[in-house]
Amino acid sequence: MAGMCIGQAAERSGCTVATVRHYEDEGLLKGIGRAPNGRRVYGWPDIHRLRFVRRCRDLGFSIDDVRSLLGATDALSPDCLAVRDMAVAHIDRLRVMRAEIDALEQSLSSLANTCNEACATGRSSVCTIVEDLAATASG
Amino acid sequence: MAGMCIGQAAERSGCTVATVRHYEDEGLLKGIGRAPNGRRVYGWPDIHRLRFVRRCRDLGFSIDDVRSLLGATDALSPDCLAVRDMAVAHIDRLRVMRAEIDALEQSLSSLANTCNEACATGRSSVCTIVEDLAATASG
DNA sequence: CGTGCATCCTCAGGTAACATGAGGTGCAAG
DNA sequence: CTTGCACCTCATGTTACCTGAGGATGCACG
Repeated sequence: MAGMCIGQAAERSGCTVATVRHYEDEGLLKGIGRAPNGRRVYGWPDIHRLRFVRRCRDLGFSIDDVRSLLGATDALSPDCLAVRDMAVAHIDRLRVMRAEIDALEQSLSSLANTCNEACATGRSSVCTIVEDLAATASG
Repeated sequence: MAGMCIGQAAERSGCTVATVRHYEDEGLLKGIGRAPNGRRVYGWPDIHRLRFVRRCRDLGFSIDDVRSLLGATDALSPDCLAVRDMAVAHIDRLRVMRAEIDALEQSLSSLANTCNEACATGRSSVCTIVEDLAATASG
């Protein structure tokens, strides 16, 4: 039960085998044992940690972020406030990203509309989509 | 007027000097001349093309996308319909991204709320933010 | 016992879109 | 003549892995 190979660890943590090795290289996993044959051996705490990393990555945190988060959780009494602050900071980043995406969609939609109106059926010499794309956005 | 150095080309197109060279390496610029001293020489058509590339990149198209778009615009009669199709396809990608971002924000917000409720002032043994982060998302 | 396939190991290099730095040239101003 | 900036090429760094080479091991089957 407490001696899984990397394949099982990967499956149970939702990572690929390469990713599990990568996280170890990055120092996110500590004290991964080796069997006499040289193969890595994982226990349930390692799986848990892998899941934590995987989940944080899925939530958009960078490896460096995860390192900090692990630092907070590795402390004797995990500093949930620090974790919350990182989460809040990350929410702000997400909001900025969404604003940018919304703006892009606006631009692209109006570009597409240009074409739809000008040349819904076949090409039209009136369509300015290509010129519009070449126009500078802001400066 | 029709013989700019790379610095001017960069400034007038909204790229950095390194980026201008990069786009040339990528084959997005054609027929950039050289002065006798070996320096690149740009004309207004080049500037226009650089702006086009820069704008497309800002809109989220990949270099490969831009290559296709340039193909469409380089044609004797630019195929605006092809350009529109790429724009529409890209809008779909943006929608997927936004949905993911919204989901992330949801998750992170509820994580943060967990902590705000449990330990608004100081750390609380009730707060589960760290455990919540470790919980697997889907599988 | 041998064969064959899956899994594991360690490097090394690739991906996207540039940024950065080393080491060297060209050219104008003081 | 020297300072200093803009330019040149080439190499490497960035992020978070993926892919492949080349080789060892483990397990099942006949």
